[in-house]
Amino acid sequence: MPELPEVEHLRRSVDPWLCGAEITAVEVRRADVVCVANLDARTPASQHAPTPLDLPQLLGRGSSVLATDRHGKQMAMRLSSGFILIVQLGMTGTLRLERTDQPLDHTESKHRHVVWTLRRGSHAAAPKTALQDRWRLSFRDPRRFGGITVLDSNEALSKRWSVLGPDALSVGGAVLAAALSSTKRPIKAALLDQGVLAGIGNIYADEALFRAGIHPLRAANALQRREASTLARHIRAILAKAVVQGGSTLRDYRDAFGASGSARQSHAVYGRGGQPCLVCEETLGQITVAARTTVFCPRCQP
DNA sequence: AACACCGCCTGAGCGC
DNA sequence: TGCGCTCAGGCGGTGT
Repeated sequence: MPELPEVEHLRRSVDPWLCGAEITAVEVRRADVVCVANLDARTPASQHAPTPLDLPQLLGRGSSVLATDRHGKQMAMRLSSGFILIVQLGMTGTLRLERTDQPLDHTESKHRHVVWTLRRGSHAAAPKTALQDRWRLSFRDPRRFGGITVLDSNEALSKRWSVLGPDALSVGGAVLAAALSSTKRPIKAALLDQGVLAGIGNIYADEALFRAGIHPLRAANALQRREASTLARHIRAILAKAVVQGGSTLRDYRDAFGASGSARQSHAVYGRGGQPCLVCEETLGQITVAARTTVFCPRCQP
């Protein structure tokens, strides 16, 4: 269950290998994980699609990667063609970097839906070791809740990200308070809404509320300014720590090189319903909020 | 307009 | 050992 930390950790690990690299080939094994936005509207009806879209070209074949970016759980790859690829990991998505001479494990390959072949460009930032001059980037997603979206411009990206709330990794108290003031839903539901705050999923919502001592059913717009600041501080701290640890929230999370997270994240409440609170030993309660399992301490989160 | 809820999809974990 | 069941949940679409 990748949340912001997994996405950011992944972005940081692939960025040096992607920036400046040329995409020599793109293999689309499952076209239905690719969404092409905005392009159809620009195509005159007379030219409309007896010819299927050239997905490999749209996904970067023949161009190079200029930069990577992220907002919330969405990662972007800016291409020299002007197209921008949005990578969403969904529940089970990952990116994997490998040498091209490394055989693809059959089981692993089963859910590789898009495979990019990359070559070191003249301005490549990647270290001159390990992967040599050619490498392969795979988007793997067994459950297919994630996907790749092709955007045709910076404007399209700005528009897409403008509907998201502020990025949770750097959200300040005042900004969070403002975002929460717009809804009377339970605070837990608001935190999960990417339009309110971008990047928080079920795990970190519960963990942040626990540390801030806020009950998950409190109305979002009823939080005191001070509580919003405390919550924002805990959100930033939890996420920043998890980014460094390699987004170890997922039991079998692997970074882009297949290495497991360095230190298993210890969760104070997530997945611990019915067990004693680590602070006060009260039995942790478990309820459903916004159709998500929610664990909290009745005593620490009044 | 704001919000609730459905359903997509597969692997892990469990009981029998 | 192995089968079948349940659960997990991000997010877009639809209903209230």
